[in-house]
Amino acid sequence: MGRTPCCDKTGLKKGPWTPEEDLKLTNYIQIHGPGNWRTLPKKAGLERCGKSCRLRWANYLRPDIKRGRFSFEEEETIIQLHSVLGNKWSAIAARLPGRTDNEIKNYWNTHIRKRLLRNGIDPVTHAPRLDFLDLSSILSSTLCNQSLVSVSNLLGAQALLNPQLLRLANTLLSLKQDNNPEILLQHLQQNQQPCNNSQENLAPPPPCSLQPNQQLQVHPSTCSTSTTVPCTPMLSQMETMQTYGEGFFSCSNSQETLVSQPNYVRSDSDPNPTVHLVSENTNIRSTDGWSQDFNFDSLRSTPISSPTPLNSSSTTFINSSSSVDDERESFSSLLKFEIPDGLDFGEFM
DNA sequence: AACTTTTACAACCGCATCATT
DNA sequence: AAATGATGCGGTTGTAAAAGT
Repeated sequence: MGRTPCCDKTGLKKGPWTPEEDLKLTNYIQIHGPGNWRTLPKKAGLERCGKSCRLRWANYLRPDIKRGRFSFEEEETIIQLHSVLGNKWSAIAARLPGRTDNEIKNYWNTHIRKRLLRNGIDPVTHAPRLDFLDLSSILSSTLCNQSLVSVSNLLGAQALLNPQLLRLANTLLSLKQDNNPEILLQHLQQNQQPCNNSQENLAPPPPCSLQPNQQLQVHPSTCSTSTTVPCTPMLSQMETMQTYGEGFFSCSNSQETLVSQPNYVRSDSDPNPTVHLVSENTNIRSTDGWSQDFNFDSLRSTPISSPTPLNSSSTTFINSSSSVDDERESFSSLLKFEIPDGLDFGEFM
């Protein structure tokens, strides 16, 4: 409806707030409370529109705002909540005490989103996307320093749900052992090309013997308690899996861990961090016979330098890296999905 | 040291929703 | 019921600082 924006009024200041303005606004609100935002600026002696004042207070001056870096737990929470709520920043902020929707939105756009993309995860759907994987950097790291290749770098463990990707990983690892970068390059080109167009070009996700009525339990590896929340990426995986009927995956018991995203955690007890995938001996049955009784041990990486431990209670480890952001990159993509007995998937479908 | 590019984040803008008249 | 006003929300932009060349 033809309402004029409050900031259209001429003479009102815009842009960054000065310390004096902050002081005026803070003092006024501490004494009188915000009251009516439209009339507040005049009363407080500010040449700003009410909207600008409200935003400044809500996002910056409010005393209960927690400033500084997001903790790993907060980041985990954001990712999980985003997978459920989408871009409902205020809803996400409501579950993160001391954080504002604006702050979370900014953090998502500048850190988490990019990280998910680099890990081959669609930040919108949270589903694995091979076309998002930065295969060029994988390739260069592979060719430049083959001793540092890890499966998690190659594909991200979420790719383990895709037989084509697993086959590619297997091939790359064997080629790596053969020390033949040219063939490796050839394979990467062959395998990347069909995947760059769209998700439809990916091989059909494997069917899974998960029962249709199993519920998904998601718990971040860093948290001591499990949270049961519907998880979009996993659900989309499951939906597709069920489409293809039984046969590829066999999640044979209630404690099997399905790895749909890089699923490794750190330990500060190990001076030589390695990549260990959760549920190392998970058996995966394949209908096409390419990985009968697949064992994650075969994909374990070699130890690397620069240990940067994070989680002393964990039993598995990730690549550590020199930058904090890279550490978070690995860490934040942890999502461990357990499918306990008798849980109902149907309610999320 | 100077310049360019990238990153991070505060702030703005327009729209939606709800309340009030 | 319709018009208007207030507030909240999410997308986008502007810019300072940091990083890279």
